[in-house]
Amino acid sequence: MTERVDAILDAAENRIRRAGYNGFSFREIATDVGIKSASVHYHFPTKADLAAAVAKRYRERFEEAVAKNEAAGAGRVETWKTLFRDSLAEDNRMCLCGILAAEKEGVPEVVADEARQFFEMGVSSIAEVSKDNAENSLAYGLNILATLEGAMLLAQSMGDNTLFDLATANLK
Amino acid sequence: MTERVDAILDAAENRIRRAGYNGFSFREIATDVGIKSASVHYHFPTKADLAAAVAKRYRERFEEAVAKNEAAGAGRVETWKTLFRDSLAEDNRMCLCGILAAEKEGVPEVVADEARQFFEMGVSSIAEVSKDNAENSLAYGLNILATLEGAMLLAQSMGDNTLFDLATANLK
DNA sequence: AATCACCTACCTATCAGTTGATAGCTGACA
DNA sequence: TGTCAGCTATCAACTGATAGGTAGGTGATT
Repeated sequence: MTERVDAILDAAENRIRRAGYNGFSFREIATDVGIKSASVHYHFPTKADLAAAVAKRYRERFEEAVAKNEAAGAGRVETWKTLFRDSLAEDNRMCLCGILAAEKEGVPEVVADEARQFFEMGVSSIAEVSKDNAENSLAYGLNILATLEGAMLLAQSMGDNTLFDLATANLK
Repeated sequence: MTERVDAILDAAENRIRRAGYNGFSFREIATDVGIKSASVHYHFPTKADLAAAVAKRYRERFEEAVAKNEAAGAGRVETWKTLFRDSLAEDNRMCLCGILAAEKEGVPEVVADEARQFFEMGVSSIAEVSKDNAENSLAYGLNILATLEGAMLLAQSMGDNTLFDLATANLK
């Protein structure tokens, strides 16, 4: 039952992470999955519904992955860095929410809001491990996450994933 | 002669910085400028031509602005930070090339290449003021530019431009 | 056991609107 | 007379979305 839905979400996530919200169509997703575009509409009535579902799943999976890596003994910042680097190395894929945030005014509000929630989760996840006061912790979380997002952007654009490591080498 | 061309480039830059390459059309640009879409094609035969010209002008203007601010006595990093913050404050506008880089696989190669050139210019501009060896200077330039780009992304997505200042407060 | 209503998960066919792009015309100006 | 900078009109392709059909399954009623 959910397996087709997952396949649709997988295809949509892949396409969005490559070309953004306005860079994919229902017909492309349908072709990827092996069904017709009307069937994609059956599971996700509108394009906004589909993209929002993709972003929501992305955020939830990320939270789980952070918890899992940390349970394995990695520090919080190292965990975030590793997760981003892995997805970059795996298939040159940027952070989904980074792309959605970049083209913010061109995506439905419900989608931009999911991206916003991802960043809020990320900033507070990283800020949490700072022993400083509230404002300095916030600044710390923002600084780390901003650097990671920007490093993915630069590495992708300049076509060299090792630049991600160089750009983030001093983070701790 | 060039005044209409400039108006077209202005409109295209504004639209791309809000919704990306796939988030604008010739008809929208034409409406913004007050002409017909066929007239936009007269000046820029294809969409790729137009977007590449926008990105090229953006890079050149940025280089000039950096030189000008520095002549006025500001440090290199402070200059880059100020230029990005100003464009964010002015009209919630992200870095043009940050957006084009994010949706890289969805834009024509000639456009992605202009974005790449912007980042190469930026990284070496910032790396230049480092007194360290080649690799460390590169890492320094990458780190600063990545943080600035990511800070714009976060501030825009979270709807609060002061977050840009918080995220970049420790850069020097 | 057989009929019935209902559901899920697809399908075909089609819609109006938008897209980038082209051909060919017009008027202004040198 | 050309060239420039617009224009009208049109194109095929693609877009998100909808209507309506169908095959197969579930579960209750008869």
